[in-house]
Amino acid sequence: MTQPRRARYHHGDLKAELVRSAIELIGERGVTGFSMAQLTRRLGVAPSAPYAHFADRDALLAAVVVHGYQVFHAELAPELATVSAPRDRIAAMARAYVRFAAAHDALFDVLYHAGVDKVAHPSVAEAERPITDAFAGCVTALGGDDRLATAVEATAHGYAMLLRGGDFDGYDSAVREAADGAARAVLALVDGWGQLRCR
Amino acid sequence: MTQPRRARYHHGDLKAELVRSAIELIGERGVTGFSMAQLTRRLGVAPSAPYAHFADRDALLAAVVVHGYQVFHAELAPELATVSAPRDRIAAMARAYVRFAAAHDALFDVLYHAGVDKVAHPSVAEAERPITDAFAGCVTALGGDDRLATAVEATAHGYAMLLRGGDFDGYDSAVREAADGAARAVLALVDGWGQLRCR
DNA sequence: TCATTTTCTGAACGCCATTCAGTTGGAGGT
DNA sequence: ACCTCCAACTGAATGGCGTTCAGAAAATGA
Repeated sequence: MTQPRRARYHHGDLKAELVRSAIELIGERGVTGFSMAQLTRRLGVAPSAPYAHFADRDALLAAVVVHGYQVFHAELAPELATVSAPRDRIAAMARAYVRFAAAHDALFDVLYHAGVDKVAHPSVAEAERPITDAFAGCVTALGGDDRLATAVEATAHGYAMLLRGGDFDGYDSAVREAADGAARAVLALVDGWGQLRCR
Repeated sequence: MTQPRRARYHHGDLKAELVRSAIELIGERGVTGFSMAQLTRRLGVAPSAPYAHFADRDALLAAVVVHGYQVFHAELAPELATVSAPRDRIAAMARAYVRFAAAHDALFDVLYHAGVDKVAHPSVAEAERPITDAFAGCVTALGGDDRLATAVEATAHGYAMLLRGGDFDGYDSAVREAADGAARAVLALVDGWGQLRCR
């Protein structure tokens, strides 16, 4: 047996494993409960080991966020692939958004509530783009403009937040209710948007 | 001169001043930059002084959140008072929501991103209610139900988040753009909601 | 006046992020 | 095969943090 990790001084790929293990820890104890010290303890390395790969805690969290957006996009894409009608795609997108927030609650918190700075870490802004683009793609397929795409994304996001904040009753039905609400809301938004005369 | 604070051992009203000063500090350095130690240093009391009034840091933050919601409601109310038509009230509400998030950015973060638990601190849930009620009031005046009220609130909230996340270009026009977008979006939502047949 | 209770002090404790001087071991040249 | 270099890691230290606790000080109220 090769005993791939742990015992070796030069640890296969500590950088990647730090991110992987950080996500694991955050999933268990939440963002606020996460600490560098616990992370290094879990990996069996010195507390200073991460600093060879990341400037500080925030930089590591930024890497987690980048990974999180990749997962997010990877889950969004197949849900969209099964739907062809543009209107239905928008509804599916809103549902998927809410479901992701529910399924990966702690990770979702890192993405949006951990205060990771997009300008300090441009990779974060880059990783976020595919999601924004997916919304824009659905909306423009229906003849909507960027402003409507923003509105749709804001609405989906708002539902995800309300769900995370516990504003829906019942813990099992809450996700379904929020997803249904988000889907209905974005459709209403799309329908109402055009026939509005606004400045 | 009475030298009201600071020199006395029994400090006029330390509890209230802790909250006031915490809001001040959070406004200066953000939620993540806030610490109990700085707070007590600024007030010139021992590091352990707050624990006579609050169980822990979270309990103090919960008090800040309660105060924040009161300020939020106090700013929302007069904006609504000048508008009578139900449709216009909803738009005004959305604008006010976004403007509050922009004007009190750090405080807004505490309200929604600091992870203060509503169930652990019921006063927070209570303080939040007037805002939810205000949305519900506007929506029901138009004949909408609770689900539409939720949709409207989610949309306004989503715009506030996107604004705080820096997703609008230009730093001066961003607030205006977000407020306009939110207003337009909630109106579209209200208009589109009814004429949808959904389940 | 005196006992009681609240409010605050001062000195601890353990945990945290981060730094730094040094050690390790793999990679590339000779 | 050896040596040199460099990135990766260690181990010990620093200073800040939240929190606890025994006790002093002041307000309360009898």
